[in-house]
Amino acid sequence: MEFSDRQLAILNAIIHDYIETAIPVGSRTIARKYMPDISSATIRNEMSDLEHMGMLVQPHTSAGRIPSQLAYRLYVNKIIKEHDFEGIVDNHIANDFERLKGEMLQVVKNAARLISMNTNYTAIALTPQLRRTTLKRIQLIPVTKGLMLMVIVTDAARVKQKMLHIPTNVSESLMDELSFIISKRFAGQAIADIDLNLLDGISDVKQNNPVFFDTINNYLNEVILHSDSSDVVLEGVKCIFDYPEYRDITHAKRFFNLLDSKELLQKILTDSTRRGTNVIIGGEDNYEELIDFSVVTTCYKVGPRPIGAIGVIGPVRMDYPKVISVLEQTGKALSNVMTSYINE
Amino acid sequence: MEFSDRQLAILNAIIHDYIETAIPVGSRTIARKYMPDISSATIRNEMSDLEHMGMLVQPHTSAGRIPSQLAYRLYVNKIIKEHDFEGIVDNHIANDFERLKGEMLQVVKNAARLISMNTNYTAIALTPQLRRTTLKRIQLIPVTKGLMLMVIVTDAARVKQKMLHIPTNVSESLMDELSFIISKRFAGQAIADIDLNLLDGISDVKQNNPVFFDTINNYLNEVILHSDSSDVVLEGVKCIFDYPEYRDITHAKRFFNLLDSKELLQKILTDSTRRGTNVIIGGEDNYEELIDFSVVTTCYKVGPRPIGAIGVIGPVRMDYPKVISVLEQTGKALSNVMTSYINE
DNA sequence: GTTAGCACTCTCGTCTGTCGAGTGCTAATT
DNA sequence: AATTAGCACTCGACAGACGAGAGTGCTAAC
Repeated sequence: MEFSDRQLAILNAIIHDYIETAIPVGSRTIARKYMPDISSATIRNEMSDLEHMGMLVQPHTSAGRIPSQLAYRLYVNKIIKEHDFEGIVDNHIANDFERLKGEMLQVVKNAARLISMNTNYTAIALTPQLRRTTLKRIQLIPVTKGLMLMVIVTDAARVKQKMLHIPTNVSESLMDELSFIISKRFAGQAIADIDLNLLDGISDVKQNNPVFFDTINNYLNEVILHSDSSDVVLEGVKCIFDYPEYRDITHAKRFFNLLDSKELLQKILTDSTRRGTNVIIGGEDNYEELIDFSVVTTCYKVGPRPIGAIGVIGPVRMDYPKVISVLEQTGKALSNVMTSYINE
Repeated sequence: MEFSDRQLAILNAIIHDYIETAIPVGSRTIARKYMPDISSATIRNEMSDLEHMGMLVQPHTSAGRIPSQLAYRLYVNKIIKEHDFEGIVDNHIANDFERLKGEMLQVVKNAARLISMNTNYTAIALTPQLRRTTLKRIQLIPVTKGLMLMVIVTDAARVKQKMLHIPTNVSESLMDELSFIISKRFAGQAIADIDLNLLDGISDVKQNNPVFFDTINNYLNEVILHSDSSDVVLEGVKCIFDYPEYRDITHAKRFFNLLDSKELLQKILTDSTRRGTNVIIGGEDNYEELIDFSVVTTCYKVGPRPIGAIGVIGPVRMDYPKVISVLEQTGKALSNVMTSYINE
């Protein structure tokens, strides 16, 4: 599909105006505000053409027009291609993270809060994914007769704790011993590569206490395979009320249903962890639930390795340039903090 | 203030009807649905009296009447006095908790979810408060050169972890040693009673490595004094949309502002931990922010000792009997689970 | 003390007409 | 051939009118 320069300029003006005002924009508005040297009639003709090309939509006859999903896509692709994200990372953002160093969950939550405050949309984030990190250390701690706590420390200083049932009696010293052996054998390796069976020949726990061994082994395998929907973080949920498209309660309700079942967000964020910056406009890519919403995501890394993702969810009429830039900045700041641990 | 039996019956009928329908109720409705043997005119006279006594409010002339805050208070007081909460705990609720044993945070979250599902209001909860529990064990785990993880295990099997900076170099064996000494010295004591200075004479860490010692000591004191607003759990936020009083976006917004700044909820829940079941109706007790909302809370315990609270927030027109009963039931089930650890 | 009856009030939904913004088309202009 | 002025037409938003319905308060009768 080919557009003349003027058509592109008009399309751009319409998108800008609609993102700003949420009111369908008419030919006279464009003529007055954006291109005073051509008449509204001309613009009218161009708009008619643009509508036939599928770039504009008319809510009803004799209303202005609004950009179609396709138009947003075109717009976003151009932004992503042209925008230079290599700029300096906002120090304000970076400093804020430094302060929280060590509490990875808190750092990610704070990143989400910052994103929400800076963009005025609802921020979403995926906490560092264990299976994408490398092991620092494992520690088993007895809690009661039938319970022990397993603490997994990873290179991104992300800590995961899990309470495990132990049907048999296990001495504290055995836990300490196993903690030490596992940590020593697998430290520095990817969590995904941990296989307790490799301990054969190093330790005889598996033979002497198979139930205990299996409990730990099973949980580790679980951690390796699955990410948890509780890994999804939300911030600034109430922002949605600032946008007139959700003034109607039924729309607001749909939004909260989306956020409530975190599976979808988890999937999108997990995808983005692999793929980097990604924009889903109004239910593209078979995300039917997302009709009337747009989601922008990007990943953050430890060194060269992506381990989690951050993003924004809001109306299709979203300030994409700003959102993309805030996300990229925050992603970099986050990555810096996470990476700094590796070198310690 | 004295009421005749008939006045009380009418008041009750009005409250019931309004809780159910959210429509101001008129004299004819009462006559038709609740007391067919007296005429609407009589009821009209009684309602007029009740209004003068401050129990009813008229939104505008020629509309029905709605119960006043005072009327709800009267109603709730009677429920609390009369209702027998000693009934059996719903097994469905109890079983669900058994399954999650060990993950205290998860158990509390699940309790909140259950409450929300059973009442169709937004549930709030306070996780077990460390300063109200007794110590089982403390474990220090080195993470990187400048960071260590402190894990506190308490009798309610609540686990708290905190990443701490250590400016000086501390060996792993020193951490182990101190973990062992602290755990041994203070196990079984209330967290609030822990005072590392009591270690004088037992260990010389304080003298040999004052910075390390202070870091730990400071954090422990912090834990003892303050509860964290992140200890507040929310579930079923979207329930609010089911109630017509929040159809207007500005009301919904107020609700989300309340939930967003968790300080208020934290205060209410902390109060309830001390005081047991508590009902705040439409901004009573100087909770001005809560105008147009009601909050019902109760506590849960380990043995005889209350350590946290659960509750519900919703419209003033709330189904108090149901909410109170669900909360009491869930509170008991929660207490049972928590208490079962003590005896292990 | 209770109730029937009536005048009155207020909300809500429907209908109507007007206004303004916007469109599409045609003919004139450049 | 492209642009523009002009005009008829469409539609939503808004305001005012109006009746229906629900409710009240008061009075007089039971």
